[in-house]
Amino acid sequence: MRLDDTRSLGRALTLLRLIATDRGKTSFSTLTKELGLPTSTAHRLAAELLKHGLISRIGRGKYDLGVAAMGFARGREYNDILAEAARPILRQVSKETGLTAHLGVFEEGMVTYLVKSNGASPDQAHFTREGMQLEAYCSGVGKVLLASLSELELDDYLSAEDFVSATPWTVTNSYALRQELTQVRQKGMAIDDREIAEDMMCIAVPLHDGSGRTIAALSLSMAWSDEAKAQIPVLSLKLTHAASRVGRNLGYA
Amino acid sequence: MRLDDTRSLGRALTLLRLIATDRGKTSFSTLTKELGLPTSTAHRLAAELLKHGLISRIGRGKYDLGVAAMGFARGREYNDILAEAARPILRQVSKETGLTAHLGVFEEGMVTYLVKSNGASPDQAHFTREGMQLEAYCSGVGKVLLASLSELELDDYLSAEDFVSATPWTVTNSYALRQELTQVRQKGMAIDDREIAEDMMCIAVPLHDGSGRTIAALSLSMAWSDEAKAQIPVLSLKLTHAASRVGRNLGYA
DNA sequence: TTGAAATTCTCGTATTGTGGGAATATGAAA
DNA sequence: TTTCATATTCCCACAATACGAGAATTTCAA
Repeated sequence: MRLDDTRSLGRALTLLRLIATDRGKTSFSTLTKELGLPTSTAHRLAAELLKHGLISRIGRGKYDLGVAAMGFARGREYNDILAEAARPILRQVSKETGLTAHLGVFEEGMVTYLVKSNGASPDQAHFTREGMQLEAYCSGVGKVLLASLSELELDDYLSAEDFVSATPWTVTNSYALRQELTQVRQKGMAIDDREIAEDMMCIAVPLHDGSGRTIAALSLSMAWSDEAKAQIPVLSLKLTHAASRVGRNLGYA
Repeated sequence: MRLDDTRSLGRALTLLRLIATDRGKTSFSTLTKELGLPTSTAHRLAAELLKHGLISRIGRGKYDLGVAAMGFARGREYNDILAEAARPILRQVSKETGLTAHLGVFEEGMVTYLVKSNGASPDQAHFTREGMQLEAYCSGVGKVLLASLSELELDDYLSAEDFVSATPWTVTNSYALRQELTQVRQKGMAIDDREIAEDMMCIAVPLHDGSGRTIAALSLSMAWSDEAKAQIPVLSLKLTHAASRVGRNLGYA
């Protein structure tokens, strides 16, 4: 895209973000000064945002989010948007690989699965459902999400959690888990090797937002076998690629 | 404002509204055809909206609201925006007239007062508080809001309500109330003449959105007296003016 | 593989957004 | 009330920017 093909629009949207984030604490003139927007330009753009209800005046030199913006969001969840943006891509990956794909987010110490796209074989991850919550420590998605927590958050999680074994391979030792999460962070992916079910494995990668924060994780589940293990490099590449496509669907460069 | 000073921005925001309203049901190409937007222009604008997270791709030729837009709205209420946009103007009116000003909305058969701006004398409407809910049938604000209901909604309200008298002047007869609401609709204002407290009166006017729907009502309360009654024309003019200023703060032409 | 639809690209053009500066309006404080 | 600092609007010449037809390319389902 030619860089300055959308200058006025781009500047207006940046202004909108600033106003919406600031919540009317900072004066308009200060905000625009930070942006380096000339006064008359800033007012012209603000007038249009106002006209469309995206911002509202809450006092002299003060703006806040507008009623139209509130109305747009009414009755919808952040998670639904995320799920719908990811769904077509997961579908494609699961079709292409024949494996079952998931997208999950971290909520109150558990993994919530937002999207499940079934692969060819019906016995892969048969126990998961969209909307379901599962323990984080024993799944690929969970480990990717745990790996994105701050030290503080992770301490909280580890001390609150009661680790039970799903299989002989489940990691229930908090020290070992910490070690593994370090690995996950380094490699940018996690593997669940029979930790949740004796005959299953999965790989998972993070979905980053524009600033690099992990906002969700994608995974591919398959029956455990030596051949499957051999596929890990190529599958993880595919999955990483899928994650970046989801990111693109959400507008993250 | 020169009309085409914000063409690209204006068109992009219209597109955003369409997408957010449609919720991904209609394809992008159909949407833009309706708008009369040329393909390449539409894609250019959409790309920028996407980049800022205001829309997200949920499939081939399908867009929905974006995660940034959801984030903006997070943790805030429509009513709060309305209240903050109205507050400075109510403050000014109450200062100018010395009377107490209110802004209220209709919620589940009751009036919710979102803003109260005290006048000079402390005994006006001393019983109201921000956030308080009161019966609709006996206040000026309530009557304005009732007058904006459809026949059907009004039938519901009247049959569900149990009318009790606050004062000898309270209208508790459903037929008489209907009559009065017709008057309110015609005059574009309502008067509460000692119907809620024996020594008080108030006048109220509607706040319209861009399409003429009543979204709230503004009122001025005062001690009952013949002189006060004489002030009604001038006060109602002031109040109407205030309402239109609030509307302007919200972006309604 | 094919085909229809979506998406991106290219580029010459004039429309449209720009922004400095002046003029005016606004609101708080004195 | 008057004062004053700020916010807001207005003006307008200029060229940067957005435009959009059309072609090229990609995507996806059948």
